[in-house]
Amino acid sequence: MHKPRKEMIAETRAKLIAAARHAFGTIGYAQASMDDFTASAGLTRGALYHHFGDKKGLLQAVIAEMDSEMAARVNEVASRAPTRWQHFVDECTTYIEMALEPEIQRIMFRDGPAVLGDPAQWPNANACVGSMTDHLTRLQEEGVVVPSVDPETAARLINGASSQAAQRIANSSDPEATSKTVVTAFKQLLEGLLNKPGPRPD
Amino acid sequence: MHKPRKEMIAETRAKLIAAARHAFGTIGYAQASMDDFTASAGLTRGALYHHFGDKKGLLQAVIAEMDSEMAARVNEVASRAPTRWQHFVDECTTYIEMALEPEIQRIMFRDGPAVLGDPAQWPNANACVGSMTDHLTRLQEEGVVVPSVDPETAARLINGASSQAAQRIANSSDPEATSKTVVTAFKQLLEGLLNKPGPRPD
DNA sequence: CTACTAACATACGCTTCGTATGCCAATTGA
DNA sequence: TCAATTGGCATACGAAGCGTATGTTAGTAG
Repeated sequence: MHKPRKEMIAETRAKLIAAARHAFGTIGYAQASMDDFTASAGLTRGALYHHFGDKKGLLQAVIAEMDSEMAARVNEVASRAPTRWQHFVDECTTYIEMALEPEIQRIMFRDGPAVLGDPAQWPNANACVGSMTDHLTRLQEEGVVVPSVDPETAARLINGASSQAAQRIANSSDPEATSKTVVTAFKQLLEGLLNKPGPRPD
Repeated sequence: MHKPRKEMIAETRAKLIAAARHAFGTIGYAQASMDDFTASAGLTRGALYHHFGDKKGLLQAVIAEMDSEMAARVNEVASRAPTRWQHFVDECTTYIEMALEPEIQRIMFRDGPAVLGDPAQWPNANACVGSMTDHLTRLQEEGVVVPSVDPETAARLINGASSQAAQRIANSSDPEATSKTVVTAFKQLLEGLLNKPGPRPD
């Protein structure tokens, strides 16, 4: 008795995604040979084209998987914070920490945008920004954040700053020290969103 | 009587860079066939490999050219501004405006990083950030900007936010309206750098 | 039990890149 | 002025890599 059909298929898809994710994350999308990484999964390009259409389709699947993982991690960490503003700040710093990982940096911030275009237009990959937008909206309603900014816009801008922050830390010769410097500057920028600069909630 | 040798060579290089810049900026680096765009310049890949080593080398040359152009434009616009802080803000908004152009967006912010890695590590392409860093340093000395942030770090973070800002505007269905929303949020973030939030110099 | 469908593999042609080689014009030195 | 040499650029060739078209096999439905 063999395994059920559905399971075999899901397993094949998962193996392809995992192999591609590893190849994309290490040598990069353009340098990753489909023949090579499908073979490393014990398959051929035939399976890839059947399930994902083409190389870009597989990249989309990889990105969707990584995005949901990232969103889960962000929500998990940020859920324990005293104030909502702190919650939001934790969300951002967690995002920066994740962006330090080479695989995420390469696939989500480098090759992904180059191959698929503006991340804001990706179908299943905006969970993190969505979460940040929600928190900013709440903070605005509570009067913590200035009412003049559009939450999603602010979330996107912060996202861009975060990715630069991560790159700066990742490429530093002294990541520990650089991390402190970068996070300090980053938090200072965030304070521009606060309504009253006097009593900060930290 | 022919033109001097040196001129012919410089012309060849310029034609290759121009053709590549157009191809990279429209269809993208990966899709740009070296045979095609060298032919459009009346040359072959032989000239390309002779002058630039490989496709990446040509991209580097294109980026160096664009970077110096961008720096010149930024300095030109920002040089007329009443206060130094305004000067800095103008620099940023000019940067965003430039980032709206598809060619700049594609080459400098998408394909460039994907092919050549972290822009902060590029040899001849940091003029804009350098200028912003200088102004932040001055502003800090004058007490306008909080002393706790590292100028170059702040400049990089703002750079990241700027690129996101431009993308958001560029991909909007109503660029005019989106532009206002985005610039508002962007300026708000910048105010996080100000020392005293009460008397703003605008 | 038969026929059909879906999951994959194999095979082929096309495009593209990089290198090796060749040619020609321009400079150099006498 | 005339070799000799250098350097700018084209041509030719081989090696990948991608996408498609075509099998082949194993489940599945009637």
